[in-house]
Amino acid sequence: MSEILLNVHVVMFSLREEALHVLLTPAEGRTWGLPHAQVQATESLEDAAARAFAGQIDKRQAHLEQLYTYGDPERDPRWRLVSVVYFALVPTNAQQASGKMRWFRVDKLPPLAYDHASITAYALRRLRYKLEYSAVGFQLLPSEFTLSELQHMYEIILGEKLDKRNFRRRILGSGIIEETPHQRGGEGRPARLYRYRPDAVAEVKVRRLFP
Amino acid sequence: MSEILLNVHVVMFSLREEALHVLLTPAEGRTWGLPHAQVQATESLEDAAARAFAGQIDKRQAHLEQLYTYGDPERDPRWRLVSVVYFALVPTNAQQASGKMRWFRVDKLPPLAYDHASITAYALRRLRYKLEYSAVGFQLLPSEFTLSELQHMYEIILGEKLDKRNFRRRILGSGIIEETPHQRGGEGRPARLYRYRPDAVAEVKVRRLFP
DNA sequence: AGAATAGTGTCTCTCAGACATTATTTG
DNA sequence: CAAATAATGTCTGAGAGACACTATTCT
Repeated sequence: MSEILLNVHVVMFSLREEALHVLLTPAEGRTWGLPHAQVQATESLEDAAARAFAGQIDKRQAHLEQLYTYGDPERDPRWRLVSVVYFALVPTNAQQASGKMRWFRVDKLPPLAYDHASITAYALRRLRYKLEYSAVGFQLLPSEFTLSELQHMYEIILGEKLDKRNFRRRILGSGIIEETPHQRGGEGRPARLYRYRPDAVAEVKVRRLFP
Repeated sequence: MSEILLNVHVVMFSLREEALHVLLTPAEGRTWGLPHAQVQATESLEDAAARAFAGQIDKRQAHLEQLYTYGDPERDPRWRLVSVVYFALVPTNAQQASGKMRWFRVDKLPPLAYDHASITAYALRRLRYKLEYSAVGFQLLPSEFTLSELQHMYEIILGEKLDKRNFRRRILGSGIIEETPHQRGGEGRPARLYRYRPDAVAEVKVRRLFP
């Protein structure tokens, strides 16, 4: 299809300074946009997505997942552009190189180019939704974390306070995390560190809606 | 991207003769494949998807939803083919033209070309999953239906028997359907007809898994 | 009247949600 | 010993799941 341009775009999320952030790159004029790459004939879509943020984030630390493909003929005034959009989560402590890209709080985004604002909004909606019924959230945390950190992560993304005792009862009862022998010290009583168990059934059964 | 071919494929489901069926079209050799179309520079992806089954099914009767984009360089030995795959549901009584395409029971599929078997399997998994937490199932039924027909649809797709009283209690309690003044006669006591209420909150809250 | 299908109510048990105090460490 | 954070248990109410009989129509 000589007249159709095929790109990938990436909506990358990370927790920084107690808030959810998105990685953006400078775009036309004073606007910002999602990191992107043109798909090469010999690479997979996922490899293209990894190229979009190469030099900024180590791809081995990123959890990548396909989000949606945008292909409306009106979305870019210059070309017929079809974009496969990926959704990425990186842990708080992920290594980061310097460059033109910057992290922005999702509640304080700069003006975004083209349809990137609606794509970002959709990705955020999906992140919140997936957080509730899958175990993706752990991709935003370092490999060992305290229960308070885990609860905090949920609270930031879902935007609501959770009850500490109920939270612990449910998260431990689900078997999705396990204790490590380590503790994290600091001010106050040290907290036990836990780790995520990828082998645990992440396909937990959700209560059905209708039948 | 002159070397990349952009297609759409459609996995279309319908209930026929008490079983879930998929629409297939003859492919290379003795195999069958998913209906497809090449994306034109001026049409939307969804329009291209509708073209894929034009002449067979009236597109106004089909519920179309984007499923996933497949773009592995190895998936077609002849070209670098990227396919945006749509998922379609049509009601049992949808008009159907004649042509080369045929309906096959999902549990008795013929040999499928390329990666179409895994795409179909994924679409089926998604259909079962979505059926449990959204209202898509109604797209497989005519606009008015009895509670027995509705329950039957769920049983066929989920592959398990459901309790009649619990089913009615929950489905009516959810407010997702409403009575019509009509009845359907036949053998035995006539049944009241219901209709789907698209305005009812289909975004019903699912019980959270973790937090 | 018999066959076929539609329609209806109760009990139990699990689990979500609300809620406050004690334990351990550091400065 | 004061400040800070971690860790822990109980009660109540809602709803999922199991279960069997009556009602209406047709032939």
